[in-house]
Amino acid sequence: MRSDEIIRRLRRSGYKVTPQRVSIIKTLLGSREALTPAALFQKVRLVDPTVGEVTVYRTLNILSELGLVCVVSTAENVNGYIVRPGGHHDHLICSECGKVVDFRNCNVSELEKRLASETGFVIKEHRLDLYGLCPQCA
Amino acid sequence: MRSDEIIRRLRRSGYKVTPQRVSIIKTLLGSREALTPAALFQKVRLVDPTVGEVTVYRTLNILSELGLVCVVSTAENVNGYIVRPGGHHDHLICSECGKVVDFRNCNVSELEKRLASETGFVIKEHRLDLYGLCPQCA
DNA sequence: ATGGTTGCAAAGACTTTGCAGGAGG
DNA sequence: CCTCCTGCAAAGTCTTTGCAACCAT
Repeated sequence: MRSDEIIRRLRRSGYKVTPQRVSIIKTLLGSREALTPAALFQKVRLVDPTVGEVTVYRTLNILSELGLVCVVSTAENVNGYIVRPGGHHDHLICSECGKVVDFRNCNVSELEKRLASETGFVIKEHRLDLYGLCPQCA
Repeated sequence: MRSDEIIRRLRRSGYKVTPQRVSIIKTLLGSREALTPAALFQKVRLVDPTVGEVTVYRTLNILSELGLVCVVSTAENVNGYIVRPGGHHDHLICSECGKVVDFRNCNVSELEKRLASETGFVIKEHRLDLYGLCPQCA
């Protein structure tokens, strides 16, 4: 998802488009990994020092309510936020150096079908993270 | 995973097996959904009123450190805990109510092989989260 | 103009830590 | 027995809320 799409959705839902919100959205989009509110605040602050931590929280809550962002659990039992992926969101992550490679063609549609019939869930999207060692670290 | 396995792992790691810890572990195992620390505390308390909330937190931290339990994000942006399924870490998550179902047989080993040869990564584990609507919310 | 927004400070919620008494191995 | 564990209370974090000034529309 691109920042202008998110901004349009905001405006369409009756929220005002302030420079602080734009900075927060762009920073979130610019990060590959999930950001905690505190981490996002620090990153935003480098670009736009007018943004306060409270506004980060408030903006994340709005984006979350609109379904534009989703919440994941980070390693330290803290909630992290990422922009909700368009189709999917599949990563190959090196446990040693932290490098992240994106890939498509994850081919879990068959699995999705099977689980849908077993559990009754309507499956809309997914996220697959594979962990291992990259060629340099192996 | 069964409670006696978890208890054995605890003892083997040098932790003592107290009735409070046993109650907490059994309650966590008895719940199909992820429990927040507060929810787990309430459930445990019904079975064993000697368990304090602080002990719930401490036990969850130990289980998490040993990798016996994993953390998921619940609907209200609060961390929930579930016992980690055997090998991997696969979830089916309702975007509406936040319910989490874990499953096995995710069958990504073929994909892992293909990616390994394409990227040179040595793949060790993975995490697959599927998002959708549960039968109640659909 | 005007209603939503912002930063600040304070309050509220969640989680961890210090301590004295108690229990597991 | 000795060490780790427990509950309680207090401290420490994380997140939300009240308020006056401010800005997008």
